[in-house]
Amino acid sequence: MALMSVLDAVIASGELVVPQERRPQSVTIERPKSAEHGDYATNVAMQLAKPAGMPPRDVAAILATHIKEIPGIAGVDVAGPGFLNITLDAAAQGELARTIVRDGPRYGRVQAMQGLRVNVEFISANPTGPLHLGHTRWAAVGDALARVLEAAGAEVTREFYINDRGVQMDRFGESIREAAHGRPAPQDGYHGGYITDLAAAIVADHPEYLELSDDEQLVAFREAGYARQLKEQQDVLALFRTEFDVWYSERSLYETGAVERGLQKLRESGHVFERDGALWLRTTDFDDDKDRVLVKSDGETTYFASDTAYYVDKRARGFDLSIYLLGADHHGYVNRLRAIAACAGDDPDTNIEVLIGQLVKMYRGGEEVRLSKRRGDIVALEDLVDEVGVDAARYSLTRYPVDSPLTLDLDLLVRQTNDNPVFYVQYAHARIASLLRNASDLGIAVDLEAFDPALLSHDREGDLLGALGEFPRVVASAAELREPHRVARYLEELATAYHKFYDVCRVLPRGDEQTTDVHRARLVLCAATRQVLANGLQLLGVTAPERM
RNA sequence: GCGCCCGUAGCUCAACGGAUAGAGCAUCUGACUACGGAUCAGAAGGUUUGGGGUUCGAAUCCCUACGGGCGCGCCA
Repeated sequence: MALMSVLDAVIASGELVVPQERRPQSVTIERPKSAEHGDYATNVAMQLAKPAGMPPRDVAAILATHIKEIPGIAGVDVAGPGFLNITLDAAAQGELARTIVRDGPRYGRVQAMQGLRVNVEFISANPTGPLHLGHTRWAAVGDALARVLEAAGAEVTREFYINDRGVQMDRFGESIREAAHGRPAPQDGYHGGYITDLAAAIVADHPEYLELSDDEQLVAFREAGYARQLKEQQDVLALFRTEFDVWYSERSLYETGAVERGLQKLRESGHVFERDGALWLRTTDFDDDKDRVLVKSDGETTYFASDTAYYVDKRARGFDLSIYLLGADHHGYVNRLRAIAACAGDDPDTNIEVLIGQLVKMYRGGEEVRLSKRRGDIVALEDLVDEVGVDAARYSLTRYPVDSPLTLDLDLLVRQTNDNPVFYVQYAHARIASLLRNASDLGIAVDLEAFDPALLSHDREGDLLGALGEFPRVVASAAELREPHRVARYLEELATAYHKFYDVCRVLPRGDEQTTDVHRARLVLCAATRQVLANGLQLLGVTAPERM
C-alpha cells in the first residue's frame, strides 16, 4: 500500500512517465523464497519498464530511492532483471509480534470480501446411504472454504441440498422393503449391510408396516429410511465438525411453490420454449452444449427444473454469490448451472461459481477400493474418522487443492498417523503451549508493555516474524482463489519456521540465569506464533491442542 | 466422436507468469544427563510426459501429440 503511494508520487513528480491506462492495478509484494532476496520483493519495476520506456533496472533504481524513505525499511536492493528486494529493520518487523498478541483471534481476519453474501453448497448427497469418502472430501474442503471466506469478511451460509425426490428414493424404499422380508434387493436397488440394518430397525419400531400393501410398504419404508438416513448424515457431519446453516429439501421446492416461481422467472426472461410437448430452457444461449428439459411431455418436472428453481430461490434469499462444490462426475453441470444463472438474468461470472473437485482414489491392501453405494462397497465417513480421528481426516483432505486428484492409501493413513503433517503443526502449537505454562510457572508473563521488538534480531527470529506476517495475505488469497489448502501449506511453513527458531533461540532462562528482556521478547514472539497457529487451524476446523 | 480435469523426485503432493522447481514419506549421515526429539542440521534424488509457440522471464498462458480420470438422458 505504501508502495502504491510511492508509485503515485514518482509518477506525479515526472521521474517516470507512464500513461494512466498502462499502470498496474495493484502492486504485488511477496515473500521471496530465498532469504538473500530480502524480507519482501516486488516485480513492479519490470511491469512498468515497457510502459515507461526504460530498462527495468533503471525503473527499479528510481523506485528504490523513494522506498528507502518509508519508515521501518532498512534497505532496498535492485536485483536480477529488476526485482526490488526490501529489507525491514528489526524493530519494525518485531513490532508485529505485539500486534498479533494484541489482536488475538482477530489477527488474520481481512476485508477482501467484506460484506459479500455467499452461499456455499456442498456434499448434497442423496439420503439413501451413508456418506462416503468422496463426500468426506467435500465436507472438509467445503467447510474450510466457508471458514476462510468468513475470515475474509464474507457473510457465509453453508447449505446442504437434500436430493430427496425422484426414482432413486423409490428404489431405496423398495430395497428396504425387500430386506424387511428377507428378500434380496432388486437389480437396480441399493445393496449393502446398512439396508438390512435399516430394515430391521424400522420393523422393530413399526411392525405394522409389514401388513401394508406392497405399494404402501414402499412408501412407508422409503420415508422411514429417509428420516433415519438423513439423521445419520447430520449426526456424522456434526461429529466431523461440519455444521450446515441450511438443510434444503428438494421436495420442499415443490411444496413452497419455488418451482413455479423459478419457471415464472425464466419465462419472463424469454429463454423458455416448448418442443415435442415438453418445456425446455434454452441454455444453449449461454454456452451449454444442448438445451435442457424442464417439464417432460408427461407433465413430470425434471431434476434440472429443481436446479433452476433452487438457484432462483437462493438468489431471492439475497445471496450475491452461489458457490457449488461438485465432484468431477458432475463437471457436465458447470455450463448448465452457469446457463441457469444467465437465463435468470444474472451474470454467471459474478453470481455463480462451480468448483469441481477431483475424485478421491483409495488403496487398501495395495488394491484400489472402488466406491459403489449400490453394491454396498464403500468406505464411510465415520470409518475414516474411527481410524484416524477428525483432525487427521480433515487435515489430510484439506491440504490438497481440490482440482488435483487425490490418492489415499488407507493402510498408510491408519498405520502411520504420525507422518501426517497435521501432527507437525499441532505439535508446534502444543510445544508453545507447554512453553507458556513453564514461563507462567517461572513467573514470566507475556508482557506487551515491556516488550522490546528490536531484540528480535536473530535470523531465525526474522524468518519467523516474516512467516507470521504472511498470514493475512494467505487468508485473503485462500478466500479469493477458493483454495483453503493454502492455509494448511502455510501452517506447515510456519511450524517449520518456529521449530527452527526454537532449535537455536533459547526462550526461557535456564537454571539460575536471570530473566532478561531478550527472554521476554522471545516469549511474546512465541505467544504470537501460538496465536497464528491456532487461528489457522481454526480455519481448517482442526483443533489446536494444549497438550498431545 | 465431442467436452472438462489432470500429468512435477522412487511414492503422495506443493509452487498467485518471477530469481537456484520445493515439502513430507522412503533411503543415507549427524545432534538428546530434553525450555516437549512428534524436533533440528545435512546428503542423495528432476530434461516439470514429448514437441512447437507467446515474453524480459513459462511447471504455470496458447497450439499439438501421447498418457490417465470423468462426463455427454424428456435419469436423479
